[in-house]
This record gives sequence, structure tokens and C-alpha cells, in this order.
Amino acid sequence: MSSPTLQDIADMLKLSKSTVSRALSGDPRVAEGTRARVASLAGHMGYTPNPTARALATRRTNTIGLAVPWAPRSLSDPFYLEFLGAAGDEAMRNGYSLFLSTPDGDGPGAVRAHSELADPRRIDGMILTEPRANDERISFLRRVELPFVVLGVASDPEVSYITGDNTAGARDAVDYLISLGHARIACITGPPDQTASDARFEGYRLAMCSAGLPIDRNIMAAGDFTQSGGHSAMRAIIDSGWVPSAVFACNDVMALGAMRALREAGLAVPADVSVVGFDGISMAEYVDPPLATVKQPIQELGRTAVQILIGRMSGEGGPAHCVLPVEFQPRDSVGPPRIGASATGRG
Amino acid sequence: MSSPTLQDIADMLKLSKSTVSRALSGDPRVAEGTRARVASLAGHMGYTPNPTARALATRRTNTIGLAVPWAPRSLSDPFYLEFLGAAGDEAMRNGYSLFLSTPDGDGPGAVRAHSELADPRRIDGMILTEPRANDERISFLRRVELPFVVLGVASDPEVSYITGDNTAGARDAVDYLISLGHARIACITGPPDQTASDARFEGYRLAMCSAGLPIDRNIMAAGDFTQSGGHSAMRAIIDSGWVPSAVFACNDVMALGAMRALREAGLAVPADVSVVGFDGISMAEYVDPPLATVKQPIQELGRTAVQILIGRMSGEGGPAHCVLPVEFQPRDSVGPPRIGASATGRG
DNA sequence: GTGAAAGCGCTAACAG
DNA sequence: CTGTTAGCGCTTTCAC
Repeated sequence: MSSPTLQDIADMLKLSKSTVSRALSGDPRVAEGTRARVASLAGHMGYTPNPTARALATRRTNTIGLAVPWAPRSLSDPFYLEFLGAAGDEAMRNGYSLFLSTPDGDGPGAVRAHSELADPRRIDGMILTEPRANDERISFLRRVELPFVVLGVASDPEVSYITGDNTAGARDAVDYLISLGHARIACITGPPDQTASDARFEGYRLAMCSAGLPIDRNIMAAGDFTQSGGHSAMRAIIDSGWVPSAVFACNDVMALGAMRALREAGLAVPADVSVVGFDGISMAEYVDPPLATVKQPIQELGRTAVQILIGRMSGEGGPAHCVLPVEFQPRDSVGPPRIGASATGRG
Repeated sequence: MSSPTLQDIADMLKLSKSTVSRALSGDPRVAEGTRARVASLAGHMGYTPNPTARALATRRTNTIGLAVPWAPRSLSDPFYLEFLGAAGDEAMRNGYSLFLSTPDGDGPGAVRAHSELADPRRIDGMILTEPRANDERISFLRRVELPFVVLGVASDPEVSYITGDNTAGARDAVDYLISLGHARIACITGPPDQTASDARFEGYRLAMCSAGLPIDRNIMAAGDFTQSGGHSAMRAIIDSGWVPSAVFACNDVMALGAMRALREAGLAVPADVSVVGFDGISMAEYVDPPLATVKQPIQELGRTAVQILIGRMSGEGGPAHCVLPVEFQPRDSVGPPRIGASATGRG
């Protein structure tokens, strides 16, 4: 009926709980014969330690928390599912389970939900996604002394993080557009203060400046990392009347939204406007035209996040700052600007 | 430093643990004054019960497990992230946390990972996604007597489930194609034995049969619910030489893969071939042309799954079988068949 | 109304 | 090498 306990095994073998516990945990002090008998019986009975009891005794839960962004009815970014899957895989492989937090929006409710999950008595460490510039969740984690790693960058050098090389990737992408002759290149950013968004914008800015191109407020718009956000942002740019010859969106789903807005405005991609995204979600390859994007090693980000966290939890070494290379992947959504269009930009 | 315990509060108030515990849990036997003092102190100290200790004592973890499908480097279906978010929301709202299982593939490893998570000492109940016809995970859950609900349908009437009306939705979609004059309608199914895939195929079959249209093996292909699966499946159909005038894919991501295969073959959507998907992921609206799809109430599926599970966990009532209505949403990826093409079908 | 005590299943000193 | 004894922090009889 109920699962067998250590005591059950001890009783049957006329041993003490302690010995059984030691035998099972491979303590070198127990006799080989005893160990074998215990192991065998445990196996036959299908014994498996009660995780809760173990957690209470050891003060370790073997569980890591993952905070994925979740704004109601808006976010469904494949990037996170893939990240989550890879992280879950790696966690399991190391004997950890994944605990999930899905804050509803950005309000105080989110913080409450977060602090509820980020309880050191519940999880051993945490992966935080979509950090903001001065994220209160980070100060919270530090206050309760819970090991954590953020997916993104953190200004505080004490904070471990893992990220794709956002700035370099964005810069590569925009450099490529420029090399094709584009000059009026729009940028659709993510939510303000979101570090990934900021870093990608910085790459855009660097590329533009290096080429001596002006950064015009009319061809910039803030999205929110969702399709509809990308759609509205592109719409706003178009409505401003000064249509760009290319647009760099700070993530793939916004790029898809932007492509739709362009189509609706009767503009062809890439003939009239080239579009580039960021992330490398697998879907990007399947839309029409296939979306050029900066490919992040999503799986590796997930795996490494867990590995870094495990390092931090074991207390060895200092904070890790890991920046994985990303790769710009040209696809049919980009092409040279229309003749004459490139001239417009320089004014 | 460390979180305050019940004992700490008891000591400060010169009470016993029991009384404090009772006061906090609203036991009617404690004096009003005592209750107030306890509540106040607990509030100031930021006391919050240790979930692990509570779980050990009550044998309830207030945690529900969620098994999302995860085949390495293949799956990134936005459907699941949205489902997961909604389920997580509803769980939190009811005082439950979400535990995640991400089985790696279909092999024995998946079952091991699953049974590791599906431990009644770890979670109070579980949501199982992508059930197969004779899913061994289901028998496992029944054996360990863990309450659960499946996202999909289960043949066993004792098993609770929640699902969109797959058959009706698929039928509506295919009926619509037929009403436009399509006769050669291909079908790209999901993994064999996957219940959702089977039910959707059944809707396709019903629509075809009712219209007196033949179901040709040449215009059917098995995908695996991934983009690339949809792509290969469409490719196989095209290569068979007998190109359909419309194709019904059993989920949206396969539909996107199929659209790409069609483009690569020089076939226009919907001019040459109409395409319909299933799920209603938000991305479907943003591709070109916007993908007609059978819209599932994803959020509601997630919420209701949790509600049903909570019902089951509290032991009240029998198994719940919930089928939510879905709605076919025509979009520009479907259109009338080319003149003459519809005739070919009836042969 | 409140307290004392036992116990959830496990680990971890401390003895022998 | 193995057993005994304490807890981990909470709930829950059973007394008073």
C-alpha cells in the first residue's frame, strides 16, 4: 500500500535504521555483506527514500526553482519552452527536480508569488529569467541567501549569470544589414529596463554609430517581446511616415509581429523592408520568408544555467559570468535595400 | 538569519507550539486574544510555515506535478508554454506549486524520470499531457494511487480528463474545406497512438466520409507534432506525385512546417493548396498567410485541468470528463481550390 | 483554552 | 562495523 520506509527494511533485516541508511548511501563503514543484503532487499521492496523526510533532515531539497516570465494571455515564446526543457533535462540528470514559478504579470502579485517560491526551505537554488535593471527579485534572493543564476546579465558582479552575447549578436546582424547598403534601419526593442533588450539595443546602436548612421527616434519603438507588441511597434513606425529599409527586432516573436504589420501595410519582405529577429526559435525557419535571426544556443543556455547553479549551490568558487557566443543567421527575410532607399537615410 | 519557527514564536509568547500552530491555522478553540497576539507576532517576524516539515507531518505537499512532453532538440510548441502558464497560475491561486517533469524522449528513461516525479510523497496530484493509447504512465499513476488528470482523452472511464473537442474541431475545419469545393484533402497526423492526434484524424475521416470523399493513403502522412515533422510529411505527400488541394495538419506547428514544404515545392498557399492547423497558438495569426486553425481555449484548458485535479485530490465526486468546445477560425491560408482541381478528387 | 508528547521518515552525531 | 539517541519543524491526539 504505502511505500516502504527505512524502518521496514531495518526490521526485516534485524538492523537499525542508521545502518540501513548508511548501507544505502554507500557509507564505507558498513560490511560488504550487510550492504549487499540491504541493497537487495531494498531493491525487491522497491524502496525509495522519502524526499520530504530527507529534505527536512538534511535541509537540502534537491530541487531548483525556475521563474519563467508569464504575463497573462500574452506570452507564449517558444524560446522559454526550449530553455525550460533543456534546463529540466540537465537538472534531472544531476538529481534535481524543477520547481516552477509563473508570476502573473509585473505587479506586487508577481513578487508575492516569487517570494513564495523562492523559499530556501523549498528549493536549493533558482534560475531567474528576464531580469530587469534593478530587479527586486534579485535583492530578495540575496537577502534570503538563496543561490541563484540569472538568464541575462546582472550589473552586480556578485551575481552569477548566463547569457547569449546579445550585444555582439545584435551588432553582427545590424552590421550585415549595413553591409547590404541599408541605412535607415529601425529597431524594435523589448520592455524597457529588460537587460537582454537593452544589450541588444546597444549592439544596434554600436553598429549604427560605427557606420556613421543616425539613430532616429522615429524608427525606434518599444515592444514587449510579444507578437502583438512587435506588431504595434512596427505599425507605429510605419505610421510615423518615414518607412525604414530594414528593421531589427530584439526577439523573434516581435519580428514575426513586425512582418505581419509590414504585410498589412502593403510592404514586401525583404523587397521593401528587410527584417531580422533574435533568438533563433525553430519556428523562425518555417515562416515565409524564413526569418533571419541571431541564433542563440538555447539548449546550451539551459544546460549551463543549471550547471552554474549547481556550482553555486555547492558553494565552490565565486560567481560565474558566462556569455555564450551567438551566431547571426542570414535568411530570406533580408535582402538589399531598394535602389535609392539607402540614400534617404544619410539625409 | 534562518527563518523563524513555530517554536520561536511559542517561546517569545510563553505558549506551546501546539497553541501557536492552532492559532495560525484558525482553530476555533484558541482564545481570541491569544490568536491576535500570535498572529501579530508571526506577522512581524515574517513567519511562514516550513513547507517541508508541514508536508512530512500532513502527508500533503500542496504541489502538483506537470508532465510536459519533451523530446530533445525537437519540441518547442508554444501550446505547452501557454498551457503551462495558465495551469501554473491557477495552481498558485489555489495554494499549490507546480513541479515539472520533462522526460527525455520516449524510452525507458522517460518512464524512469516520470516515476521519479510521480511520487505521492512528493506531489499530491499530477497533470499528464500527450497521453498515448495504452499509456503505461497511466497505469503507473493508478497503481500508486496518485490523483491525476490527463490533457487529452483516456479510454478508461475511471480516468479524469480534459480536452478540446478534437473530433468536432477537425470535422468543422475539414467540412469548411469541403464546402469551398475541396475534394483532395490531405491529412498530416501526429504521432501514432497519440490520442489527440487520433481524435483529430477521426474528425477528418468523418468529414470526408460524410461528403463521400475517398481517404487516400497517398495524401496522408504521419508527422510528430513538430515543424520538421510537418515539413517532411508534406514533402512525402508532394513527392508521392498526387498533390492535394488542401491539407489539414493535426497541429499548428506541423501546419507551419507543411507550409514551408509547399513553398519549397513552388506551391502557393492558398492559391495552389489550402492549409489548416489545429491549436490556435498565437503565432498562427502572424505568419504569412495567417494560418487558419481550430482554436483551442488553451488558457481554459490549463485552468480547468488544475480545477479538475483539485477536485480529484479532495476525493469528492467521481472522475471528470471535460470536453471544451473549440472553434474553427478561417484565415487566409485557406481559399477555394483551383478550378478543375476539385474534380480530380472524385475521380 | 492550553500544554505535553508522540510521530511523520530520514540523517547525523556519539557511543560502543 | 553497528546501534542509540537526537533532532529537522510541523500537526495531532490526548490530557488537563
